[in-house]
Amino acid sequence: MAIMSAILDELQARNLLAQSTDLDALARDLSAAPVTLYCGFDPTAPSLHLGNLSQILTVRRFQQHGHRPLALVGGATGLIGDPKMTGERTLNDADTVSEWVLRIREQVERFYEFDGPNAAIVVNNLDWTAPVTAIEFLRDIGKHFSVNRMLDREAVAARLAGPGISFTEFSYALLQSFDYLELYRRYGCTLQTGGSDQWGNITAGVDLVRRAEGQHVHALTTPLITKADGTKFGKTESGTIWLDAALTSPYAFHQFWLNADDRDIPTLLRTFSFGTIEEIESLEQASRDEPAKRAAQRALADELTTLVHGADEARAANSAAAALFGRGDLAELPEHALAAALTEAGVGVVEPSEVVDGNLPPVSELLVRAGLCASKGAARRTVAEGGVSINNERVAAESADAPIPLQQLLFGQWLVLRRGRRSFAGIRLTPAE
RNA sequence: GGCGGGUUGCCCGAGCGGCCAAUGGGAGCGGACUGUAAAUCCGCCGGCUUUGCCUUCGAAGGUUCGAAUCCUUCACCCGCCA
Repeated sequence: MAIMSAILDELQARNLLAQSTDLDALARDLSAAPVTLYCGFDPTAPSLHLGNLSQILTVRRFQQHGHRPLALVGGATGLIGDPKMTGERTLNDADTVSEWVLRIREQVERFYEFDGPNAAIVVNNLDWTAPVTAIEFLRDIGKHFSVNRMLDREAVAARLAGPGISFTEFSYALLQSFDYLELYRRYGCTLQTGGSDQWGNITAGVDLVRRAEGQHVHALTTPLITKADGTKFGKTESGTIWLDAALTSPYAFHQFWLNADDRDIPTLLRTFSFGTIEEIESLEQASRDEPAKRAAQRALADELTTLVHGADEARAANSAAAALFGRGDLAELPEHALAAALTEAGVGVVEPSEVVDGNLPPVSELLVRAGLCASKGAARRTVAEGGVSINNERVAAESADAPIPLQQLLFGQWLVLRRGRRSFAGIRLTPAE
């Protein structure tokens, strides 16, 4: 089956096509004229994360091919909650959700073009959902839905077999379908994209448009990103990788990509990179030939940190990593470089009043202060296991509570703490006043 | 509504009056080996002013020299009967 549309060919080459309604019809429409498409993001947290980013970027690819994106932020759907397999969500209050809507709207705006003939538009489904009365909704929208079919949805079936489901969450699919119908009416939107877990919700919308308007619109999903080791993509030991710099520092974001498993490289490059297929294939080759160089990881880290946080932050994250992981003597780094690197990694502060007899508090305390250990007990254990370095020199196993002479400070105020192979943080002695 | 079973550390899951800060597995952390990778092996894995002390075994009371373990009440979950 030959796909006849540039954007679909590209998605195909990147393994980004999971399910679709009528791919040939979609290809015809995409080739004939610019198509208006949408992908929604619910405010279930103050920030979007990497899973959302893959969806944002898919839509961005459509825009680059001349199509018009509607970035939907779910001010209404976020108040209800898409049913999860595991159990009922806790409802967030309206103020929280509207605060998150604002923040997520700002994030989304960074990834689309808002000028030109196919300028993106940000929309909020609360705008058309809030004014509708319950009676109108049940008559005009609800009448088009068969409960029998809704029960077939995977998440709903799982919930019925297990912990049960509230009517609130059960109705979620109606709201999302209503969005598609409304966007079709308002903007002529004829394509909704999303992760393959959204297939049920998306096709419900397709059905609603057909019933209400007699029009055939499209659905397209991308595969769920799976990792070679079976763990969930987009999380680390310390939690979700957020797009908000306040929740996940650009340094941590950059490190996330740098530490990607070799086996996941093809998927990650194809999903997240805007490089050409040729460039991606050559990185994949480099990764196979000389895995230790991690050329693909570096390329991903640089490209995505630049995209999400900007070129300056990407450079800073890069040079911080180079400074901290480099083999050179830390004392030979210029102070501003050291300061910048540690600021990226995280800094714990020591007040001059805490200096006793020319000594800083012991490492066990400093590790907690810098956020590298959860408690002093944990810090002592890590030291005893030989897992801690100060200024890249290993701390002796029994020295967890030994005071640290001020002479160890670099430039009179910095200490570089490392836990394990790759966790760094700084300690800064604030100037005496 | 009646009867029975359950609620243990991040998750799963033993313990059923003192030897319990609590077996085991998973996750996580550190070390060795590496490439800031994977796999493997070893160690750690409630807190602290750490030969000891403090707080944990759904919640609150009680019995006892002593309770995760016994009793009472409450909350939630799960079976069987109606």
